Amino acid sequence: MPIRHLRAPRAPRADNRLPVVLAAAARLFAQRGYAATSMRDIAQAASMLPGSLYYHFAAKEDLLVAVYEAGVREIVAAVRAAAAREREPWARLEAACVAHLETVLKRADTAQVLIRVLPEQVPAAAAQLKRLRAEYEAVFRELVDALPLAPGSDRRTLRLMLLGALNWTRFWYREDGPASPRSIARGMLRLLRAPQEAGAQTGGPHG
Amino acid sequence: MPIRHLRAPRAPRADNRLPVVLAAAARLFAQRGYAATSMRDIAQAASMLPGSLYYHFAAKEDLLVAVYEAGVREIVAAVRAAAAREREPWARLEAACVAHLETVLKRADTAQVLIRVLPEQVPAAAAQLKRLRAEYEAVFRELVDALPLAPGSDRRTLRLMLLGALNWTRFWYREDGPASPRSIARGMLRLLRAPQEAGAQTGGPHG
DNA sequence: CTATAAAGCAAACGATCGTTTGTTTTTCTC
DNA sequence: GAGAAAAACAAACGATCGTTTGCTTTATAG
Repeated sequence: MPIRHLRAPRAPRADNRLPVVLAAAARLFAQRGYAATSMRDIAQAASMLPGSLYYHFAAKEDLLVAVYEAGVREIVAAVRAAAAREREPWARLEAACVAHLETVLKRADTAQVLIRVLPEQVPAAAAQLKRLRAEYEAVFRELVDALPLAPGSDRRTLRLMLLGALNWTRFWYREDGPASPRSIARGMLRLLRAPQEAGAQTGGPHG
Repeated sequence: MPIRHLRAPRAPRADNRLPVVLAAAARLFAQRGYAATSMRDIAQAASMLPGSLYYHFAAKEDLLVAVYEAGVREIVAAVRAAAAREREPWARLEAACVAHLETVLKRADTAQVLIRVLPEQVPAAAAQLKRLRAEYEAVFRELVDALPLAPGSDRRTLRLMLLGALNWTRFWYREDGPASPRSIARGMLRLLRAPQEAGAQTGGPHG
């Protein structure tokens, strides 16, 4: 008979409020950022007391890491699914970019945290956050590596440039503006494929 | 005789330490960000007491705005000077991008604050910070508008994509890495001019 | 030389932060 | 239904934050 009676771990309870906590934290982190969101804010949004959060997470940073992990799962799933619907490499990359922007610019709190809160803003968790980000960017590495480019092309710069441009949209994108996440992603891809002959199709004559 | 004796404003003193304060704040804001830098940190770096800072600035945000203004002056001057050395529009844009990256990725604390601290991180000063950023981005608008592109080309997306990609380099650039700020900027410009025939010149066969 | 304003010192205030500790309630297991 | 573990409550602690207030030092103008 094994020593089973020394510890009796039990499954989480049905009324576990951890999902509520994660959702509340994701929304606040996405809207206000990490530093500007207090544990008291999160607790209130989850209808709990501040101290109760520490039953689920030992520290504020751990809560952020948990949200980050969920965000990576969410956006990886969305981007992979979008790319899988296409066959041609450029079309696959475009679909991935569209999915990326739509996930990140619209109301997807959890995934939004990935570009709202940057690793270096939380030194204590920076290593973990960077690892999670890299996990996501690996998807784009695959897609860019599959592009039919001339031998010796600078795929690394292409990937970094594209991801940078996509992530930066957060600072100028307007929901009520003329360009949708889809049209923005397509416009960028068009510039990368054939900049010179990029004709008028997206927006008006001026920008 | 005008009423001159009622107020006798005097010029700043020769031992004014405001430049020291600005330099200290710039370095700390650039390295740690806004929220992670306390007024006490800045005071200590400037060899002053915390309260003394409030003789120069009414609030922490005002200190940030002052650093931002200096940063805009600095990077605008650097980019304009670089572009002025070239004649051809694409060469001018490339020179500007090189200057941008070199200013921002190397040890130019003041200008670095522009991409380290983002407007929304400081809601109380967001409006002013955005205005200052726009002032700088207007330089790139001029340069992009001067490019010889096909009629109806999406210059707006080109500009936003380029600035986004440049600003995002801060998150993956390594001083000890193989790519210099100059080579990064040139690599990006090459991709935008003729992506398909972008041959091997920047880095090795893998990235 | 003297007054005056610039600049900084010294010391604290109130607020908020992340977190801890001890206790209580609630669900699940046997 | 009794015991145990999960989960949350209740209340605070210590630290740090931006900032204020009153006083002192010091360079400068007349």
